[in-house]
Amino acid sequence: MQADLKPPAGRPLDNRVTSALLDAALSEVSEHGLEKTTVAEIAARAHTSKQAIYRRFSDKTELVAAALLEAFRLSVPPPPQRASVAQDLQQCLQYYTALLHQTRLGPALRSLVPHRREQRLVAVLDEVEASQRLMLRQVLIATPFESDMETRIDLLLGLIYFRILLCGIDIRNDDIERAIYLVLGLIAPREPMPPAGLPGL
Amino acid sequence: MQADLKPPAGRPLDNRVTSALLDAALSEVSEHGLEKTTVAEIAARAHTSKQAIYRRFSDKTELVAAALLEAFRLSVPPPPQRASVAQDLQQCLQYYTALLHQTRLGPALRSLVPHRREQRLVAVLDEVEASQRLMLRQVLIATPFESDMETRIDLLLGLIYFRILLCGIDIRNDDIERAIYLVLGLIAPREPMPPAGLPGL
Amino acid sequence: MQADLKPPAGRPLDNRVTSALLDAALSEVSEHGLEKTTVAEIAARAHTSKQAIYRRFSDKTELVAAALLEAFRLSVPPPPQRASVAQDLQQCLQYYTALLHQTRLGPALRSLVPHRREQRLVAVLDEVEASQRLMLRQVLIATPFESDMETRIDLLLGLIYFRILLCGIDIRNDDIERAIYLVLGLIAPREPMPPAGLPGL
Amino acid sequence: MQADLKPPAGRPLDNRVTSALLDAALSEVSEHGLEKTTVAEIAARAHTSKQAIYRRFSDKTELVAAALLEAFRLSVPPPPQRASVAQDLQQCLQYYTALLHQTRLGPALRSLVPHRREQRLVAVLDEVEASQRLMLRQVLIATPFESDMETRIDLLLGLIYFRILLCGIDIRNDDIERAIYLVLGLIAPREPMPPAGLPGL
DNA sequence: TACTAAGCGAGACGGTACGTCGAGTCTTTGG
DNA sequence: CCAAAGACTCGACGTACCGTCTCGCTTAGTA
Repeated sequence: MQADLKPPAGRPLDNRVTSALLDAALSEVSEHGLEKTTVAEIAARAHTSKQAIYRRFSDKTELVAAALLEAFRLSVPPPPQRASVAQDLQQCLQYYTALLHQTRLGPALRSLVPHRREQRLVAVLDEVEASQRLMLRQVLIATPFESDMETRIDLLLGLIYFRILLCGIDIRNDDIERAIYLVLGLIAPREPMPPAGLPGL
Repeated sequence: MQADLKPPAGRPLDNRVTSALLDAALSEVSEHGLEKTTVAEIAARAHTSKQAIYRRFSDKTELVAAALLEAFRLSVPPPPQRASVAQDLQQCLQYYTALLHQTRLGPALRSLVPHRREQRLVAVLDEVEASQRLMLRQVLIATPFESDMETRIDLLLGLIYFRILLCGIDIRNDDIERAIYLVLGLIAPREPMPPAGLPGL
Repeated sequence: MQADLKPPAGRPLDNRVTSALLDAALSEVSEHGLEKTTVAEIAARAHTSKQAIYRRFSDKTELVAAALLEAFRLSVPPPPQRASVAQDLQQCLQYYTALLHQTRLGPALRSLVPHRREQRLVAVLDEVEASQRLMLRQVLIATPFESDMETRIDLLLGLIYFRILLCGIDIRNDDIERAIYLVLGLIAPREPMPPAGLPGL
Repeated sequence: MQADLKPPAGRPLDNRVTSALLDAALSEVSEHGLEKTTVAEIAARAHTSKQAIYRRFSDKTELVAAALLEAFRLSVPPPPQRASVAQDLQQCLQYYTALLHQTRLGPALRSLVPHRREQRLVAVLDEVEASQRLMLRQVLIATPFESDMETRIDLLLGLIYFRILLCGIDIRNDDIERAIYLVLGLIAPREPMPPAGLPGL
């Protein structure tokens, strides 16, 4: 009647090995890209063996997917302040920008964009995107900008992914700011910044 | 006194072979993805030999890059009508959408997005993007929307790349239309379509 | 205090694979010759892979050399009877003749004669020859024919190698017998022997 | 009504090119062995092109065969003095020894020994051997050593081929001398050489 | 405490694709 | 039509990586 009738006899998997593998996988993929990353190299970097990998993951793809998902889930975005839509968006997008730009997640994610035909990797990208979309919805919902909300989200997310993942170039904060003002249909705050700036909505 | 004193001795490369190779490479990559594409298979599909490939391209990556670039250059977008900015943008974006969606270029380009660390492939993506950006600039220049032009372009291109290349999902025409209206800061034409729609602006 | 403190970590080379490779190599070479023998074909015949070969031998040449040496070492000539020098020689030479003629060693050895500039193959031929020379010395030593022993051995070995390896033609037993009598300076048992043998010329 | 109705239209083959090819082939084969010799390299060495080769010879093997045969035919052995069988043999064998040892023929011939399964190369080796055998027969015929003549010839030729082609080692003159005495059934002239040297016996 | 099942690092296993090289043929330009 | 250069097809070479299997060992958790 129990779930775990099997205290699965024998030595259990060592969590330290698992963590080392996920970390090594993330580093390797973010440094060399998915294709040039070698299973043997990941194992070596984690000071373990290929067999330790295949005991945990069905193949290289699964390992990499797990490594990226793990890394993404560990990164918790700051909650919206609910003060100003523009400010909340700015904070949110800057957070994701930094995540893609300054951590190993950026190169790694970019590395597996073209493998959307691999079902296992789709799940990772989908989860990342869904999470970001959810966050943005929380910012926009119940505001005057709720109309065409999904299109606005597409535009903003698209900007980030496009510039960072595809073009691989930096996005400055004022790029984000300008894009937000455009997408929200506000008067863009040209330099000098109007002191009354960023009205509640 | 002449530049080409040397009609470079020996049998010249056969252009028919080169074309067949580029075409075969494009087909293979768009069907199976970059990784699962085999050099031998490309050669076979072009009814030639691996050696013919390596005489022209230093490796598989170079061949694929050339094939995609060739295909993109051969696709000439329709010139803007200069009637209405919104209409021109719509036409332009729909053209690129169709290019990515309905030709072999779409899957192929997506297939090499993650190889931006490969210098040879960067050139392809860069040229494609630069070409599109140029087209959009021609539409927006000398209009009221010239302010923040680059940001508007980023938003629109980002939308397309994001939805098609990364998410792999379709973009309907009204998605594009809505995005254009948002980015131009117009009043989106909600259903029913206002008769005065798409003012010249 | 022990020599082998290191049981060399990891899975050891499988001797069954090694044997299968040596056997397959010997067969292929003896059937098709060294040049027309394919590494892939050897691997296939041994029901294994090319990599298994290159894990053991640095290249095709090394594999073939090992295969021939192995085959030669496994063939043990019968010991001399020490009854009559002529009979012992006959038995010995007939043994080698049969070895070259009726086993896979013959075609195989012939196949690598011209590769004496390959250091690895020289070793094989040298060991074979040294072994035969040693055997013949054991027959001749401490007999009236010890004088000019090396020259006699050269003549007899030369005959076999010349006729079998180079000319590729058979040697009948009475050829051997006649040569032995000549080299030993005996009166060949001709039917009937001319009585007034060998005047000045 | 004529034999050669065809003054074979067009430009005739240039004999200087042919000679250069034969010479280059001989050099290359004697230096690198048959297998490591490249058709392109032969052509380059002869300052011509591969096509010039294939216009004259059906393939590499044929070219090499022709080169060796040419070289062998150009070397005319000195006629026997008919003074003493032993002396004549000595002169004859020394001549062949030198031919194999000090000219490009030696390495080249050795290089194609193992290709006896190639019909075209057999012809070369056969002609060489037949020529040598004929010479030796002329020495031995009509002498007391005519009995077992073929066996004696086999022994002497075998010695040379064995020592030079297979073992690749030198044969000193006294080796030859000793072998001749053994094969002729004479009393070998031990050092010190008896002043009356080489009596007809 | 001793047994036992399973994890551990290391590395060989069969397989597939890579990029290279040589053979023999074909196709240029230039006598 | 020859000569030189070099591209052509074909097939073998030796290498690299994948995912699996096997070695000798260590480490839980049960007996």
